[in-house]
Amino acid sequence: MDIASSNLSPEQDASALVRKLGGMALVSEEEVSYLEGLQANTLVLKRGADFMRDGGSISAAFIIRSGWAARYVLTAEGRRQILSIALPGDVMGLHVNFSRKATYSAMALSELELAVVEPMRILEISQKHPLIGSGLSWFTAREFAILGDQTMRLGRLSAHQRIAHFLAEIYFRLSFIGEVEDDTLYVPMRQADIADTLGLSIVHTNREIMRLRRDGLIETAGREIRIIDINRLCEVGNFDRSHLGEIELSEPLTGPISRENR
Amino acid sequence: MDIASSNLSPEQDASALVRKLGGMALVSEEEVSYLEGLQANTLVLKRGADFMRDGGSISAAFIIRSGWAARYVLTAEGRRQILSIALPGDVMGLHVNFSRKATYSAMALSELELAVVEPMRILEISQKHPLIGSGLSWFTAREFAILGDQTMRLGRLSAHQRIAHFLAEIYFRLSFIGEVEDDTLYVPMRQADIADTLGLSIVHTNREIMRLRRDGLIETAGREIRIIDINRLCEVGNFDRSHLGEIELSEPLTGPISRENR
DNA sequence: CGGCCAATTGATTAAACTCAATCTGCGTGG
DNA sequence: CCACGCAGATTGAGTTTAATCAATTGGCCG
Repeated sequence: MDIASSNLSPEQDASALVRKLGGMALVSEEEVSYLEGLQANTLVLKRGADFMRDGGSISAAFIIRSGWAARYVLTAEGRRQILSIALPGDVMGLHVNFSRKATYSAMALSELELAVVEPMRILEISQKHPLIGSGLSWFTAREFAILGDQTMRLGRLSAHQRIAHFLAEIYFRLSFIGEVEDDTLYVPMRQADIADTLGLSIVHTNREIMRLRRDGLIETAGREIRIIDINRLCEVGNFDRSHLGEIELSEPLTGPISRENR
Repeated sequence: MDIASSNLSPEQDASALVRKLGGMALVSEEEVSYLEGLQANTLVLKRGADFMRDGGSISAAFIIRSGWAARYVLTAEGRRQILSIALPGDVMGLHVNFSRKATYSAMALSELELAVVEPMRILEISQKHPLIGSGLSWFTAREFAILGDQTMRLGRLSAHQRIAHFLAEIYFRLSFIGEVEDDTLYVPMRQADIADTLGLSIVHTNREIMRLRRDGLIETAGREIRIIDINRLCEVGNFDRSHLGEIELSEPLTGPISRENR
């Protein structure tokens, strides 16, 4: 696999993980360098490559450095359901120490740069850097909220609403890690991937995306999607911003996450 | 609320939580008494009562002592989607320390006995009893797997398959805590609750349940459901037993969960 | 017995799927 | 530089699944 040219995400000084954690609580320089060190061992995958297999043993946790990934399962009939999308800064397999077998597969939705983290190091984190450990727990809670939203989407929203809701989610998650510019998102997913995320057929997904375009909610150009009216998109899709915890993020959490000095 | 006569679960010596953890790893007597002490502060709710509100602040974690509960969300149109079902021994709100606001509501699906646990005590657990702390982490991983299954069910299974899959899940989860006798389950959910769990209308849910009966897969009598052919049910519903971790449970997990002596 | 909740049934409509082409942009080999 | 091939997007037509609306039935309790 060629490691060169992974210009999928705006390469800034800090890794996506640091940007994400930094948005949630104050992180010291020492913690930053610890986090960067954690991501030393990297792996680059091509779009379509699997890196976790449902039923297989889990050997490591993965931090997304750049690109998009998907957790998914296959039905006996061979239909794919994408459970959730992992974006830069997300961590997959935090439960590596507590569960022998993976309960889902994972694949790259774009060229993907992963940091591979030894299970033992995950256990260390809470010992050495409680704040970061709390951050990871917060990630877990957030993942749970995202998966809950996904469930609501599939169970009780129409195709039209599902797509609006999904795009709103992606919009806010990308915003949070600084990957939205001028309301425009780079979305590497194909319509087939979106269909498998939203439990729809490709044809119907296509028709409903076109409707969002006709209705002036979004605009597409190649792999880019411009969100013309995020408020209307949230309204159409019934999107609840508070589930992603946007509001709380400016102020650090109290309790175990708070920090006395600095 | 009357506390008497909560004969929803077979009252044994050990609480459901202890039975569940005991099925996963060896638990010492000291740990058992700690776990029982944790559940000292109880609360009894009537069917239909809410005890967590989407968007509200989370004040405590809850351990289900007996009865069934549901996590759910409401859409703007007022439609309900049940995200997952909590059975005796399950813990809700473990993320209480890491997330300010609840991202779902919770309600009693039957008469429900809850233990109310202070957030601070949740933090203590891993300190005082690492094995139990690991158990809770395992619970989290399992919840995640269950919610993943729910997502697959809603996204890629037909109504018929969804119901079969759901019943299979309930069957194994109840078996695990010793609440299945003679392949018969006490299911307090109404068809309306099942519909809201599986993203279906009540009418269609009813028709497909009747089909499972006609096909000889299940039998119902009042609130009891007898699973006539669990293998066929799993087959029809595409149910993957390994996601609940049944297989690993007889042997204690290695790593942080393992125990040297006793 | 009346009333209510829940389950069941019938008839019709609507949403989404499937099958089958066609179109389009893009990269590649000649 | 262009024809070809391919992946992905789009369109059309017909079918299926599940939703909706509207009763009706059955059991249980006061």
